[in-house]
Amino acid sequence: MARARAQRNATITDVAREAQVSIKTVSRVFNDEPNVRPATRDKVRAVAKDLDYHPNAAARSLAGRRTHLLGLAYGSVSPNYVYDIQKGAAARLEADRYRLVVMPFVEGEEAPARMRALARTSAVDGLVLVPPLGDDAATLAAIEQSGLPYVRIAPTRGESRAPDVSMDDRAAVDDVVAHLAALGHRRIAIVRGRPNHSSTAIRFAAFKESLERRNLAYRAELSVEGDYTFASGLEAGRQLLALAEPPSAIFASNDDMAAGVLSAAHEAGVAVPRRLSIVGFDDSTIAQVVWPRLTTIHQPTCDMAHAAVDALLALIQGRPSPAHIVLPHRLIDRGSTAAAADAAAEPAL
Amino acid sequence: MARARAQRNATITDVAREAQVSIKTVSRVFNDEPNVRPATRDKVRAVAKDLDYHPNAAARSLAGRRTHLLGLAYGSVSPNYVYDIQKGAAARLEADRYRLVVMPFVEGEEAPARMRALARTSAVDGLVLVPPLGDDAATLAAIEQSGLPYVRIAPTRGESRAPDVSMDDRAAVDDVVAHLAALGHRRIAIVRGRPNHSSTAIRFAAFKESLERRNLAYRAELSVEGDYTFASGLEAGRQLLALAEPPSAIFASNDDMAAGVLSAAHEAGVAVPRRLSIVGFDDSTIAQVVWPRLTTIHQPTCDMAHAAVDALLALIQGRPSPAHIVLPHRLIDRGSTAAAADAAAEPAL
DNA sequence: TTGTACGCGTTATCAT
DNA sequence: ATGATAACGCGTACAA
Repeated sequence: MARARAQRNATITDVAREAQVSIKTVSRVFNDEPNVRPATRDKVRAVAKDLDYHPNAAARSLAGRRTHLLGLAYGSVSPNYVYDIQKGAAARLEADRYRLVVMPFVEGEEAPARMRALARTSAVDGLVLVPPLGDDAATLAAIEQSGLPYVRIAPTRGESRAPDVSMDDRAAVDDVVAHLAALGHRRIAIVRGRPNHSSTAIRFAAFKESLERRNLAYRAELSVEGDYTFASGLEAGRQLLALAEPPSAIFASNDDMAAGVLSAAHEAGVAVPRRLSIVGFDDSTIAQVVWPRLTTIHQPTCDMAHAAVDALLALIQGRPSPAHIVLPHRLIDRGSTAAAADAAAEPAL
Repeated sequence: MARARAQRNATITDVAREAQVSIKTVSRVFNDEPNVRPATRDKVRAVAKDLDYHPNAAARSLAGRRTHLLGLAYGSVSPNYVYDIQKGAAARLEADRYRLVVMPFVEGEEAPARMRALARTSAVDGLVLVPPLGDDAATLAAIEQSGLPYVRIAPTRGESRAPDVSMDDRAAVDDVVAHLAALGHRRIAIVRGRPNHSSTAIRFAAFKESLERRNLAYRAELSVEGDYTFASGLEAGRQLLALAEPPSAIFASNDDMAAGVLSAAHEAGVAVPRRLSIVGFDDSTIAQVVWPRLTTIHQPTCDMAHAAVDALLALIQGRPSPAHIVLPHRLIDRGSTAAAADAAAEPAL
């Protein structure tokens, strides 16, 4: 049989005519609404398939006032993090009913204005804010005011009516310190993250508290600022290892920096973990491709994104959902930590 | 002054009424069409700003028959690659006129059917195909038939009417072999990529030819299959280093695998680059975070994505653009390669 | 359970 | 240079 040249895509009207029902009935069928007799439903589906009918996305958006698009907004974060977030988010987007629009923001760009425009043009139905974007007051205010539904991943600042998904950073950092302390480390350094990421302050404060709790002194010279990049970790590592009295363990606030510290150790000929223990944070893929592999905190990034989209869809569709979701973390002990070399030499307590 | 509660977003009609022109004129202004007097244009813009008018995306799509959305379709590729691609693509999307929809395909999923649906629902204006999706015949056929504009990044198979952006893999591989040969290496191994990626065959064939060209023997036992993952590189490295006569240099078909080989060397206590040289491919971020850093081929991934979007927009907007774009690569000599240890010991030629 | 008629907010056609 | 009016294809009151 000759394939009819499709001059024009079949519309809902065509299906209605062919199936001898009204367009409303076709609409009901395609939106899984009740009150359609099974026979009618089947008939409509059959005709639709025959005509290769697919509802037009734009028309749906216009009439239905929703785009079936979700925006994923993020600023400067590592490739692995973005990848995991997208993977988790995509997993929750049931096949083709919703789609993900990526919106990378370069630092310093006018995020609030773009957010407003986004809402005013009805370009997306909702927004997932990845840190540190979810902590920016101006951006947040713009979105709040626009009325666009949104959820935040791992926010640390700013109260909002929106749901958020996170993990317990404080507890995780305490796990790190506990782990190192148990190995006999007493000179523990920290490489902090980028100053404007609020997670930086959280993790740093938790670090100090955890030390205190174990009667370990916090020393300012063992605290170095980084910016969550590998390069900054490398620099911080060099700095710490050049100290007259270098630390026996270094906690980097994320894996990229931990890998940088590791490279600094390699450079300096410091054996890891024999002479230096290193702990990261995130369990991003980099943690498993360096040598030795990094002991780190597993952050459930994929699951967090999944949960975030879940909450966002609930918000959009008017279903109830928890305001705060906290997902479990865990410390993964790989090869980059070991007992302190000087543990035996030093007098206990 | 009291902020008027925006009951309803301002529409083109509101602007037209307020500016005392027709809606068509407003439309002209917002679409940068000619034939509008400067004075009229200014007036319209002023009113629009006053009313905080933003054209509705859905209405535009419906009436204009284009969504201003570009799909980025990809299968199983590394996080760094995806990240670079998105970054490059986003850079070409002039602020907010076009947006990027990410479409990850899990292996074995019915890509052709989803592509057809995509086209029939007019969900996107065009598609960027990231390898190896652009090499799949069925997927390609589905898109071709649908008439959806698309471009392919680094395709290796299948003729199509669509433009493509790539680099010269063969030449790049030859650069690698030349580099190693110049360092005195004669036992050079290769870790191949995933079998169903056609780049794998290309790079492998080029490798063999390059050896021959230099009168270096190709040895089957020095060719190991991987799948472009770190884990497969690790395994391949173990295998090669366990050989009675291990290679003095290993070329891995991408950086992830090269990093895996490097870890295998660390495990085995083989000094890199003193006893073993390693070369990667791609220059993804992993190349700079392992120790030593990887000598590798810089693949201009960002630029390729940029060029791809450029070509796609040209296609969509009916502008001319080259059918094939080849971007330059270069070998980056970092720390993972050095003169062969046995170069002096072995008789020349 | 099904249908009618209108509205969504734009772009496109064709006239003036 | 500008305008009137018809699509665009679907969702949704409301009626039957």
